[in-house]
Amino acid sequence: MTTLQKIAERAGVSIGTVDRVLHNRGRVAPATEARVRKAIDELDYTPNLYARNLKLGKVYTIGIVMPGLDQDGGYWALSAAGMNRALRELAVNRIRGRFFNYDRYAPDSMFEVEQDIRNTDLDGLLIAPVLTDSVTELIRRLPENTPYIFFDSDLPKLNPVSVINQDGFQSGRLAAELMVKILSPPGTLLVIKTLPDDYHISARCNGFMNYFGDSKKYTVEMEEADIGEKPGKLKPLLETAMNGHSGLKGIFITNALTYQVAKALKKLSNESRPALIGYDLIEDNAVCLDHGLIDFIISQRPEMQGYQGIYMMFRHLIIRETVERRIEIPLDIITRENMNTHRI
Amino acid sequence: MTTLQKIAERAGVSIGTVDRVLHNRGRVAPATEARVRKAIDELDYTPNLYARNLKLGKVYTIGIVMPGLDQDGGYWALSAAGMNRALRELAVNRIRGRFFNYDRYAPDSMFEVEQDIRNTDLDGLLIAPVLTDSVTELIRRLPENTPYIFFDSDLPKLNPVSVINQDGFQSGRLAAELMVKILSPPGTLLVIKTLPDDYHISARCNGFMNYFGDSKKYTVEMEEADIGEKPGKLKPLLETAMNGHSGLKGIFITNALTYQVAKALKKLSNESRPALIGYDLIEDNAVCLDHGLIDFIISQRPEMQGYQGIYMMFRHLIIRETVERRIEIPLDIITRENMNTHRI
DNA sequence: AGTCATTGTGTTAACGTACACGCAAATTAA
DNA sequence: TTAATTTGCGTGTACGTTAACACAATGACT
Repeated sequence: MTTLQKIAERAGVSIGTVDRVLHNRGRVAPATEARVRKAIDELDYTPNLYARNLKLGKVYTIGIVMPGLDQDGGYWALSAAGMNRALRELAVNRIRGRFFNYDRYAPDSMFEVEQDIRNTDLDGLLIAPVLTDSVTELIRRLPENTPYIFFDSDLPKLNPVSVINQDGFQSGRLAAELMVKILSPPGTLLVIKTLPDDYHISARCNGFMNYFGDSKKYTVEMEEADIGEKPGKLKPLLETAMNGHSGLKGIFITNALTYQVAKALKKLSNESRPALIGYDLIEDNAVCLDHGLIDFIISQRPEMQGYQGIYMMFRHLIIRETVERRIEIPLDIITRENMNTHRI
Repeated sequence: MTTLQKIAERAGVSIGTVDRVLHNRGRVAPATEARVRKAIDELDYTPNLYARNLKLGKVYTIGIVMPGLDQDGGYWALSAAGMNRALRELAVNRIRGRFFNYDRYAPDSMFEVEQDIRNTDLDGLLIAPVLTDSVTELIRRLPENTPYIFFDSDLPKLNPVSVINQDGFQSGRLAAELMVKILSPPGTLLVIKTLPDDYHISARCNGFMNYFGDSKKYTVEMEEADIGEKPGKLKPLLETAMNGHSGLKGIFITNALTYQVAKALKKLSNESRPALIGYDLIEDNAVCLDHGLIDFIISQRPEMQGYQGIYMMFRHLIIRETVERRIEIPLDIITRENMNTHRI
């Protein structure tokens, strides 16, 4: 084990000087500094994590910026659960978490969040940048060198320590593949592009369309729908779709509100009901899966995203490791028979 | 932050006495001990991990006991990859791993492993107890109080710190559900019960059969086959199956050697080829998935099992946390479109 | 009664790092 | 030339825990 003492001996100086070199605190003659750096390299020094943190005795606080836990059918509560689990495990390392929730359907709600963050002493931020513009602004006004990690989505123009998310395009392709596996042509497939539109949702639609390419086995149609705020709009859309096409075989819903479509189609017989594939294993979707109203749910392991996010920030702040720049979350396929093994 | 010093003050003793109480080292008068324990409770003491490990300066070695990394089509290499990732992350915590590989088709190979283990100073063991009897014997002869964690499978009669595995029965039900989703009755389904038989394999078969219950929509048949050692046996079995039944619609293979069945059926046309569902995303199975020769692979996240196993042992040994007694690994469904997101 | 072991308690020196402080020597300012 | 400042380097203490050690008081044997 290489220590400051050993480096000091090799360089013929005291450990105080080595320390000044390591922390770039100046007050070292150039020649001496060179000797010390050489010794550091040769001895392959890694600071002792335990000694450092014992000395520093600091409590680190991670700010968590994400939509309210009740939004999107409880989807965000799943991420939060993973974060809390990680925070419990890391309590011995003097890590704390502090939640700042915004309203993902009200960009203005970020003002208040920004005030709260400004009044708190945070060592790092874990952010779900769902409100693209507001979050970009928030980050721009952050104190210099505040590290931040994105989860759930990405803002490509910024420079986070790491990004944890899923390939939306590929998830669309996966949904298409599953449709093809359980149906037989010919027929019509409907994509419900949920609003408000964002990068994520578009990628899912594009992936689904891309899977079929030029194939004419199925007719694929796309409709936009604001399921979140006014579910009333959904009924006429579905009625038109059911009547308009002779054979509507399947519907792909591009966000967590899949269960609303399932409920709207509940009264149909099993034979005439189109196949349903959507996203995220929230409670309402789980119930529909169990009742056979939804065929597949694609999940992005929100619990694991939260857990990993906290752990990465820990490794970055305390261990001072170089963490992976990007974590790609696997595409999970959920059905009735495996859904319980995917819940916490 | 509660320290030994504060407890000592409150109990009116020195920190030496507090330390003796905390570590049950005796030499403390009963009345004093009671006072100290009271103070500890009242102040809600948590030892400072950094101070402890700085003082101890110990390097912990975890012994990893599992089949050779080339066995079962490279399945075990996936677990090992997860372990190595965890060991890299935990290097700053002075954790080391040491692999002991046995031949899962040769129980005698455990003799040598046991000798090696006896000659190594290990702080804990991470074990894949595939060879039921040999592993039981190994554990019985271990030094008293050596902690061990099982992964991949379980030995219900022993008392590990934790068990990381998957519900085999439920995975069988899942396979059945997927068959039903992609096929249409009537027809025959064949279960290939791979040898050597063990608890795991049986549970998978039972789950598959259980899903159909008394339903007569499909005819479900079961055949035993020693695919591992003599793949030659497979051909006649499949030929009999294909000829014997008018409509063989699907085959369920209960271990990682699914690709051998896929290759044997390669020459058949897409229409006449039965659906194939099997286990574990090893390289050969991935290739078959990609070529459309296998429909679904059920995976048990071997990489994550290895990663978690090392982390749990770390938390048990170094952090001295109470770890979860059982970790249930989710049932992952793998297809062509999501297989790459499930690889490391 | 005297020796010797046992019991109960306090004291202290590490572990490696961070950082304040002290103090010469060199440099600058007056 | 002298005082004041800056530069360069070493010393020392503290962080909280562990475990060896010291030492008195008690109890058990000759």
